Amino acid sequence: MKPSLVKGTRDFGPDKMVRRNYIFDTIKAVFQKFGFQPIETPAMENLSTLMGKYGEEGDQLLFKILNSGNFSEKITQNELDEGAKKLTLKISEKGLKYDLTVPFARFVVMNRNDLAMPFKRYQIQPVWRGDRPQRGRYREFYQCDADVVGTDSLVCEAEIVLMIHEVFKSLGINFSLKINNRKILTGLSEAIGAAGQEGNLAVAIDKLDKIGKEKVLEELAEKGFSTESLAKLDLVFDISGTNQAKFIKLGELLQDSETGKKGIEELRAVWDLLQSFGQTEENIELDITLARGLSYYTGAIFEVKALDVQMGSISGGGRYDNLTGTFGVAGLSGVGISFGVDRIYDVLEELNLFPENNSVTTKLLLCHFGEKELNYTLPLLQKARLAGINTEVYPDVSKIKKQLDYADKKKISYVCIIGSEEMETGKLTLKNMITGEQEKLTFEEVITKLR
RNA sequence: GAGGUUGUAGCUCAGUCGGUUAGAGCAUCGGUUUGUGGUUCCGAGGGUCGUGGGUUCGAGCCCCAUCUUCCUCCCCA
Repeated sequence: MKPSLVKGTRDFGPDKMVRRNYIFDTIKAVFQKFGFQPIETPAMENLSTLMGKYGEEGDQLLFKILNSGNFSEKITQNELDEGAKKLTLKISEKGLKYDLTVPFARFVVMNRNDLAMPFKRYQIQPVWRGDRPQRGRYREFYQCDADVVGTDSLVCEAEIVLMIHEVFKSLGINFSLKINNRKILTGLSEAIGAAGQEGNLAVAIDKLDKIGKEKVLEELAEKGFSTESLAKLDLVFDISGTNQAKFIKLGELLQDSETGKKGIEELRAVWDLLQSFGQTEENIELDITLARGLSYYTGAIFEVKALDVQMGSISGGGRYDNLTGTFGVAGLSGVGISFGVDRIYDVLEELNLFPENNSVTTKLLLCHFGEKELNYTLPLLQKARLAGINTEVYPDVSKIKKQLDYADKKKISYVCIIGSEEMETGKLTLKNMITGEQEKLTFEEVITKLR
């Protein structure tokens, strides 16, 4: 049988894991510094928890798990004839989680009496989507989420901006952070005389930088927007200049929309808070064309793109006012951010930004010439480990060439060679595998040198 | 879900117009005066040419199906 991987999934060897852990550790350290606490939720959720939260397409992309046992036992011919959609619900009641936010909402509802509110949690776990794989898109990938629920304070929005800065600065990635507010998009649809159409407006407007102004207007015309609306929208696209200048122009355009004004007010407050934090706004841009697909956002929305490289967004998030509502608890507002580790990995690799030091390896290998010498190394092995040195012994009796090959391949920086002469004198041969230099030392001297 | 693309040794890839026994480099393993890798030299093993059908005297090469890879659209991290 020929082994193979499931479509859209990957193995990670030791060298890749060192790099992935570097990203995880960096993000985790920032989350913890800002007071977020870790949780985990199961890989599987009930389909009733997941279905209907991600739109119709999301339901399709969900991986569904076949019921255990004889799942077909109670299926009637009639039900078979009804087609896949209805049949699925009869033979599958669980699915792999699609993101971390919905399971988190479920978690909050189920544990709300025990949580310190506002609750700040972070969560680093794989999620699964039955999407067609391509560059920067996988069927199994990790998300690193941090969310605050139980407060609508805009301090949380500002802190998310600070965390984004700290994470990408630590990783050495040049980025651009785009911020918008769903209320502004709602106000916009009102201002151009297309109230209630913000859904279509958002989807089309989101593609502005990709397909250009003309195509966006074309798409909206097809969706039934009037020529008059589109003419007004055209003016909005021309808003440019500094963030402050955009605020002023936007204020004029949306002066008749209460929701729109509220959105501007919120964003201005975030900007003021950032100033109080001493955060410069050089990487931050107010982008009124930023929409983001997920329908549950109601306030601020964020998206981060890496500069210098062609890649989708590497981070995104926003505020949602009523996420827990579908689970029976209304009035819990939350705001969060998600870092896409797999894409960040691809960016770091493409730009050669991974640090050299791969510290997770053996520092010292004990080599020997036979059974007797192997036994002689065992107490030394323990001593070295007690001294905190990552040490291993070559477990087979074999030629010294083979043992050195092993050390070389594993990038072990020192080997200690032990033969009959070394055993007699107690002076061991320590070889530096990088320079090739050798010296005769007692084992205590070896430990002092390597510690 | 729509369109395109890819598949030959563990890896990267040659393979002419359809013609005899499918090659190379790297990697692996063994040897190179019995204790020195990264860096000598010599040799060996390793392939149902993604899979299943078809055309042909003959298929790695042509046709069909299917899976897989990568890409565009859609959507997203």
